Amino acid sequence: MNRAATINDVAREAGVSRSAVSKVIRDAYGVSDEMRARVNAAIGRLDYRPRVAARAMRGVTDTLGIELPDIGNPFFDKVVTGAMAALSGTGCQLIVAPASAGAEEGLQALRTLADREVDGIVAISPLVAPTWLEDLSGRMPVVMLGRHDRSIGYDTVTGDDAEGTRLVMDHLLSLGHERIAHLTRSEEVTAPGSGTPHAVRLAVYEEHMRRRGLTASVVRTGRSEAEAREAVARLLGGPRRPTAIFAGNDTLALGALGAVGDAGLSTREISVVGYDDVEIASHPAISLTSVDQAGVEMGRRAVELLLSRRAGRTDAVHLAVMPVLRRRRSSGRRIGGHGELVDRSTDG
Amino acid sequence: MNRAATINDVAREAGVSRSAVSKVIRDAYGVSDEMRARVNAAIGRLDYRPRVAARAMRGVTDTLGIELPDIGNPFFDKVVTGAMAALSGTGCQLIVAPASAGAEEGLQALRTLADREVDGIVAISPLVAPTWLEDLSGRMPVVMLGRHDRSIGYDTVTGDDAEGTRLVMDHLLSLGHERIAHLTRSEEVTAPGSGTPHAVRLAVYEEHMRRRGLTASVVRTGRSEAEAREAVARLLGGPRRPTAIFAGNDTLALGALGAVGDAGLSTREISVVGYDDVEIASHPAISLTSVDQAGVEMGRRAVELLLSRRAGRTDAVHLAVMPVLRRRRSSGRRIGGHGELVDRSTDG
DNA sequence: CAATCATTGTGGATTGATCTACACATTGTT
DNA sequence: AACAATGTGTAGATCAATCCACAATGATTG
Repeated sequence: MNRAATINDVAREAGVSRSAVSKVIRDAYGVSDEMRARVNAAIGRLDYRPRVAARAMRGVTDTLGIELPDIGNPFFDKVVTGAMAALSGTGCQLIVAPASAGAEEGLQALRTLADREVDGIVAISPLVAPTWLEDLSGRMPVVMLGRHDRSIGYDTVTGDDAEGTRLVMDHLLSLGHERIAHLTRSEEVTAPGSGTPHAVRLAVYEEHMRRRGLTASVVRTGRSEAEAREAVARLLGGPRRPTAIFAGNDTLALGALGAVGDAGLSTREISVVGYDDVEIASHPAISLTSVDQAGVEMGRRAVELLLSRRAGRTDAVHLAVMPVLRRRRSSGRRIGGHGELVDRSTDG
Repeated sequence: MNRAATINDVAREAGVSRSAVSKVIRDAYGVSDEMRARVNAAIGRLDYRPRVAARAMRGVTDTLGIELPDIGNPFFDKVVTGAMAALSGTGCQLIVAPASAGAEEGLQALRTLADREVDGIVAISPLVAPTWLEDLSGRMPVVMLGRHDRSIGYDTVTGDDAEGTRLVMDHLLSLGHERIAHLTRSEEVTAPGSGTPHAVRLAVYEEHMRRRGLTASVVRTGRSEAEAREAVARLLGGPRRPTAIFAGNDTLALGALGAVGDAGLSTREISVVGYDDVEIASHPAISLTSVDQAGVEMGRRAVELLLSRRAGRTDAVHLAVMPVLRRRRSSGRRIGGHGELVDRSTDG
């Protein structure tokens, strides 16, 4: 493999010193207009690009990294889109590290970014230990996105999951639903006190059900639509079929929609509400009611926090973005009902 | 910001030389078991990780990069998934560079990867000049994914788009359709001879129509579902409404499905066929007939080609993956029809 | 006119890991 | 016993950029 031009080649071509070239490309103080022109001309002739690795040796990479727990979940596209928008214009580049499926989850991806000494990391995986992130944030700015920790070492950007869940529950309850099932991820991802979005949504769901004297019904599944579909199929085949399903995110909700269809039912009989408002949710063939937690905005804010850290900020900032409920055809007034009133009296 | 432990710290901690530590972490020849144990213990105590930047200075990063033209298109998730699968187990890490929207398209993202001296690049953006890629491939292995160039400098992995398009056209023609519109991207993306997937699909579509004596109808749009939806809405509102739409990819097909619904029609009246077989295509509420071009397989193959280049291969390899048509409910036998026979006689 | 200062360019040290060359010890062969 | 072969560890150069200290120059000022 050939080697690319180096700063030395440029210096020779322009007939000046390395240091002079370095000043020009960094736009540093102490360069005459004539020098700048000469060096830039040489850079153009040689098609020179500074090597990030060599810069990293001196402590800067002009790179931010985003770690994604699940490349297949379109919510994360929104976050990346927002992050890129916030970076356009700054000389900073963005790299994405997708987590490979497995026990390590996002840890491996975060290490990929840390090993490359990026100037800042947006972490999304819910399962990475706060202490680990705290350690990491001692070496480079970190923003945890989604999870409700309150570290002094790193910043967070979250949706207001309690408010989002309240929007969903108010919506379903006001439509007359009482048998509302909650479709969520494994116990690991919803561990009480972990502060993951799914943990908060589950806790607030249970609280709302309890306050109304209703029986909570929690269905666990993996992260994929297919797994959600199977889980909901079992739910619909069992006793005490719900009239509404609140899914922890839109991928799970799509699985629920599939299972409802498979069972020969429609969302007229069983309302389905999701979370994230991914793009496909608004498609007329899907028309999924969902909580829009402004993923693009979250990505943008996360990057802004990293940039402000780089500019010198040291105190931790914790932002919450307000969610909005997008009402669509997948949720409607309860029809039918099989002895709910009787059940209610025995429940409460 | 604190600095992480270096190889010098490990050497001091273990009471040996830098070189010895280097040998251990590279698993190089000339290390005794006792030395290995001592060094590994020190590495564990200090939580040491080698800095990729310092390694890059010597020519290796143990990193592959994928450039993605559109993070919102779920087809590319498949490619990334396949790439990650091929890399698991090897010590190599993967980073993703998403292209920011704009004129430069993927160029900027490819530069992001090149600047970081990755050990190999999977390029997907259709608009990057072959000569530019050729130059790049002189410095590091490159695989172009999707586009049908035949460079001697870099490898390619493509779907057989001619075969895929033939599958679609045979399918639609055998269902009795004659007014088949093709929904595709801008002229830039389908430039004849450019070898982009969209260019091949368009050319083969036109050839099939011509051979049958049918009038080709090409509708141009942007890359987003929303733009496709508007374009198809205009098509459906105009004269000579088609009975079938062949979309250049599933994102466009989803837009077409939306427009069909908006117009008060269903896929019983207007068949829609897509390309890529993204995950949502198989959802019962969508049930989109689509060409599965095995994106996971393509990603896996691309990475394997990069690894074999790194292992010393120098001759270019060009792979084609066979597509399969997934027939679903969005395509069916032509019903109705408004004077096709008359039109056909005047056309051919 | 000497002293001070700002401007512009240069040399050399520095960063962390790798790699070559070599030193030294041990083992095996004749 | 002499010598080769092998195994194990170390010193120092190297990679490409940055950054500090300083030199050379010209402008300004008491």
